[in-house]
Amino acid sequence: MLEGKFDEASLLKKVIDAMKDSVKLCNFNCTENGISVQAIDDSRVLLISLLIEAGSFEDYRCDRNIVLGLEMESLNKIIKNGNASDMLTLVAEDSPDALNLIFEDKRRDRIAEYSLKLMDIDQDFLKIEDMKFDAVVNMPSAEFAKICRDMKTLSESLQIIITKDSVKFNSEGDFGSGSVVIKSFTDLEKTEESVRITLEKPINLTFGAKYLNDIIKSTPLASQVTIKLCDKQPALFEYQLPSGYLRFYLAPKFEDEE
Amino acid sequence: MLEGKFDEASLLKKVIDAMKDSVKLCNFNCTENGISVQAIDDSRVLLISLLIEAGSFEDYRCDRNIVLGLEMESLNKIIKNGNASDMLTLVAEDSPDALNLIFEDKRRDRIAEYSLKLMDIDQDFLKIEDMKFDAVVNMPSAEFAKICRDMKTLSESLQIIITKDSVKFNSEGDFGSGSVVIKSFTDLEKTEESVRITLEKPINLTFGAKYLNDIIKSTPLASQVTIKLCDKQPALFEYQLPSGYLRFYLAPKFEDEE
DNA sequence: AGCTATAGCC
DNA sequence: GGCTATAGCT
Repeated sequence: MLEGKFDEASLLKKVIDAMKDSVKLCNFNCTENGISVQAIDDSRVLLISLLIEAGSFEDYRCDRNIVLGLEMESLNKIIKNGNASDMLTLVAEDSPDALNLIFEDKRRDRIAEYSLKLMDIDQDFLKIEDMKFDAVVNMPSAEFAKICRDMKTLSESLQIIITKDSVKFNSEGDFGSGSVVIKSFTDLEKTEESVRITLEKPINLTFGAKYLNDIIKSTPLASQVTIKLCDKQPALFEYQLPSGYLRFYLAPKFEDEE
Repeated sequence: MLEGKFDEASLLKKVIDAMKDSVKLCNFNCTENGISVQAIDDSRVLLISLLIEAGSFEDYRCDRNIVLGLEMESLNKIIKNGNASDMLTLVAEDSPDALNLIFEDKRRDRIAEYSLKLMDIDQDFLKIEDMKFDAVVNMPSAEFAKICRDMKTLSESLQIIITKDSVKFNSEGDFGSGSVVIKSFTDLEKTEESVRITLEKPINLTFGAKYLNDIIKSTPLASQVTIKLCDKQPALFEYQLPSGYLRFYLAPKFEDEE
């Protein structure tokens, strides 16, 4: 049996918001350590890895491993009904045919209870190898989101060039081009505004703007995003949860398709 | 001659907003006591009863009974033009071919005057019997609206089950089901947040979500809604005006059509 | 009242 | 699939 209680429904709300535009159906794997998802987006380009550790919950127990096959759009409908500040409890039997979601108003006697039918989703469990990266950028997630949105107006590709102490986002379009350069920056009072660049080798990679646009749906989850890159390898975009993460792996475009 | 002056145009604005999606054309009956409407919505399911008593006006006079056949969409266009805080005067001759609407800014000399052509609408005056009800629920109108919207994402039917001190709104859909339970609750400081349940017999009725969605357009009119129910009878949903009301009568679905 | 999210339209 | 119009939320 799974029973996980979030102090605030908003955490799961943001997670689903971040994933629902990339993937329609996916398996949520529940174990004693928490809930995890590995999925490939519907266009088969973006790899998504979610981990909500038990520590993200107010209370959490899961006696046996359970796989919950969820339709993201239906789940989203239900989650939107709950108030963001409601307590949210997820409940599933050991061999469930439904996931129960219980929203409780903290102030008074109002309980909303939903049951979502589960799907049998044929989806291999993806093993994601630990990778080594040549460059790591930590920056404000909202700033990264704005850069991606801005550059997308110019071109379908976004080039990321990292040198010793700066990151350049570059976009070459038909009617013009644009670039944004940000430098390492430490704000001791507002650490969430800082930019940190850790570099072993310079990086020059190009990504599909469309997929970055999906990735930045995660912005409300965390004030910072961590971008890890390595030449000719998928880049990792990571948003930290209070206890866990939401990660996206995106392969760069190769020269002949840029 | 009719001459009715609202201190604020917003009252009529909200009334028209609440009705315009249900009924395209309707007769406004003006008498010395005020203005009233009895209409059936375009799908012939929902009965609408409006009463704006003379007391809702700053000044009101109506020497003879006048019927104003109004096209709601045109009226709405005109009313949207006026500022919500403007004073609004309705003027009509004894045998009018138009309704005049005069908006006056309170602070400065700005007068907007509109004339709306009347329609000859063939519509029987409906006599609505006083009914006896087994259960009466008073609750915040915004909360009722949210429940109706939320449940509508799951199913086309909404079941209302009332027991001694709680109301359960229940919805059974294809991909899942949901319910919201609220209990009697008195907030002495914010009385508009209170929930009051008066019960003679338990209630279990099902309504078409589509019509409830029309009814909740009235939410801005009043902080509370009163729902009166009786087995196998149309339910009454009432929003109080400062002096008068907007009421909707909706027949429950019967078992064979649920 | 302004902003954001959604639903219908092109 | 993107955009525009509408409606809900802060």
